[in-house]
Amino acid sequence: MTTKTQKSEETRALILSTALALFREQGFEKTTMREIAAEAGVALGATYYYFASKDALVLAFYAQSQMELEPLLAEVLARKHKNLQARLHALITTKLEYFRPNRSLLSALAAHTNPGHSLSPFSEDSRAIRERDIQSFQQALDADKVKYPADLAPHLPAVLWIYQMGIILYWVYDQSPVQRRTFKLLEKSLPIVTRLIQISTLPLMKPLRKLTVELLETIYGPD
Amino acid sequence: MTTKTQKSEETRALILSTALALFREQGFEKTTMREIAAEAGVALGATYYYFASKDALVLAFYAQSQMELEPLLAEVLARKHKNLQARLHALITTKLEYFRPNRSLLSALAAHTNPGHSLSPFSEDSRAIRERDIQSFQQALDADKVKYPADLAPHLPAVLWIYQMGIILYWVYDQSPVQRRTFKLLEKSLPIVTRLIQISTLPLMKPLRKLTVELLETIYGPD
DNA sequence: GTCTATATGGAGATAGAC
DNA sequence: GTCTATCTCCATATAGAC
Repeated sequence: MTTKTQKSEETRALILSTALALFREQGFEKTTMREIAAEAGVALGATYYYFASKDALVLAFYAQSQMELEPLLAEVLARKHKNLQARLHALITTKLEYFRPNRSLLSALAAHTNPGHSLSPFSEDSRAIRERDIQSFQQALDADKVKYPADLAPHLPAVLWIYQMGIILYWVYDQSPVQRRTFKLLEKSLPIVTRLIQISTLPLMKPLRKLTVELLETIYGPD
Repeated sequence: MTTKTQKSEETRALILSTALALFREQGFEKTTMREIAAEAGVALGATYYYFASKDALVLAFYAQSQMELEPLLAEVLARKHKNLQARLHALITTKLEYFRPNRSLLSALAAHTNPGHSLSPFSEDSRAIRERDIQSFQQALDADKVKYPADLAPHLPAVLWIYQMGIILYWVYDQSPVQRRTFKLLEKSLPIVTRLIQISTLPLMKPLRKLTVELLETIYGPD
């Protein structure tokens, strides 16, 4: 790494951290690229030299968060947990705790459902992050002695990830004090999710499970 | 209605129809307020006099659509259908058919998850439209001789509405030819939805249903 | 390769004409 | 009340300095 590259790396980091600080203080929408540049002491163009757009700053934050979160989540999963429900609870609350200071910034991410928009959690640009995130659910499932039905099992990590995204979406816009409602929602919904997974193994549920697997293959499979 | 008010009404209608035509031709994002004004032969300010923002044009479209759709949906529901699944299928496909010419415009609506954003299907601004829309699901349920569990029944219209919103969201971004995937998704998911409602009446399912009702009350109930 | 100065074109706001 | 002309501020683009 030459001096030049290092200086560059520093400028980039400075711009990113300045931007994140401003986003935290004033929210994403209210913060302008001009402000970020001024606060970081560079010209507006410099900001665009390092980040192609305002959105790219959020994507950089998302990527950085995922990197920082992974060891945290691994550690949490390494602890003794009673069952899948407990592991999922730990996983999700750890994530919410981590994102709390930047909750408003997350709304810039959660706000986009369009898979064609780079900030969407379903976009091509965020694919790598998404796949790593889904892996953490794979781990939570793997820690179980229980065997899940062979047809359903491969889809479960993605299904749980979607469930998590729903919780995060609710949390982002939750106006109740310290987002109490979200945690209530989590307490109420998590048992349902794990219970549904449990009963999906019952012979009685075979037809419904088959339909569900077909549905999942329609969504995730090739055209 | 004075001449003045009538002239005003005409200008408003002209601006709205011009905007919708341009949105259809070029998409929402690519169309500028300046273009709309020029095409309609008025000054930019006139557009803002009638519509507070570009988003307001979409909201007006949404409101107009709901008004036009209601008699269509009532007619469709009045037909003989085998069961709930058939009625829901008719309801949703009718809606998709109606919106097809403006599919890209719908993405401007579906794109917002933020309940604080007026264009969000969950916003205060779209509440009236949403409530009328939910009513159509109430009707689809009421046409059934079957009795749904008393604790779950009051929530079913809103639940089905959310399901519909998921389908529409998928449809809006569906890149497959004539949105084939969405219809496949509908065929696969509708039986699951109705089957789940069916089995929710089983005594075996009582605990799970109770959890679900509590969850729904957390979401829709007061703080 | 890094970065500055300056330009472009758009959303929305507003003073005031009629 | 309706509408025009004009203004402000912003995201993003780019020519070219170093």
